[in-house]
Amino acid sequence: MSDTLQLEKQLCFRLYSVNKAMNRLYAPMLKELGLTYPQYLVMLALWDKPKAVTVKQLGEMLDLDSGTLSPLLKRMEKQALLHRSRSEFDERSVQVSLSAHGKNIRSKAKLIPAKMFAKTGLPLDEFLMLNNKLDQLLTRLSES
Amino acid sequence: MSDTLQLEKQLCFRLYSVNKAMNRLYAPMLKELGLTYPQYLVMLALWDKPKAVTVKQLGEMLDLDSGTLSPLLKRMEKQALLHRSRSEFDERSVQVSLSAHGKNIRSKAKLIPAKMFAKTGLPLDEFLMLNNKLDQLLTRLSES
DNA sequence: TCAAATTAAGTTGCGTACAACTTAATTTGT
DNA sequence: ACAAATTAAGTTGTACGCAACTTAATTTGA
Repeated sequence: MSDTLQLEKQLCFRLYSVNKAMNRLYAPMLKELGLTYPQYLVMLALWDKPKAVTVKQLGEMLDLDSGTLSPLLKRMEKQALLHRSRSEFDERSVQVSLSAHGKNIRSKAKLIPAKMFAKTGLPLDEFLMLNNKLDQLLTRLSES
Repeated sequence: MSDTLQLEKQLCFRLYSVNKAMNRLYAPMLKELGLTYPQYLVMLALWDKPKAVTVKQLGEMLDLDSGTLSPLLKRMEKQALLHRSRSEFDERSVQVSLSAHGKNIRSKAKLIPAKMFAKTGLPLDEFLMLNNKLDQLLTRLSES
């Protein structure tokens, strides 16, 4: 009767699918900037801060560990999106800062959120509501 | 003032984060069954069907292409979770069917959705509402 | 003070995702 | 009937995520 294992019913499959669909819509827009989605997240984090940020801080902001970030940042440095340098104060940590190119593409990136909002087809209040619900859910899941 | 590029505001970052958080909660439970999350999705699809399913059909159900599915199914066959065989009627297509082991672990898997629902900490009506909203969003995004 | 513990970043290995491509089988349109 | 188009899987190459591990620097505590 009520089979709990049905694919269509599962919240996490919805999240998985929506996440992939989002990614597919972002990909062509980001490609124009020479970015993947995780690289875009790094750029968002850097654009948001006036100063350089450590790899550890980036990891906290994006919830990614060094196993993901180290090669990702290395690729981004090779594309001249950012610089990396050992901290003078603590030789263990690495400072990540925007390159000129990295700063320049910000203006193009500013157009992206509005385009994506339009593609969701959601009225603003529903968009905000959904955002809030997901934020609550994230908090609960992180506590588990 | 209202910077549209702020990480915290973006719906897609929420989806990205929640999706990862979900995955982390699933991982230890699925590890007991010897499954990854995408492998679990394949098993859900197979458990749901009385007969064998083609790779193409699996791809439609899970929204994955053969570039992802072929190696994934090959790994699952090696773990004796399922069988693969060329269709007699159309030699291009491959039939995927459950092995005895694949059928057996279903009973253990049945406990997972309830555990995950508990971990969301959401009341049932909110859980269903969120599920619906994401389903709507998926439809809109797929149309774009 | 100085060995032990902790911390930050990086490396290795595995499993997705997906674009772009190849191969083989089937369908098609004349 | 049969060449051209289409279709289903699979392969190759790139980029995440993350577990487990290594290395080097800093902190700690007896």
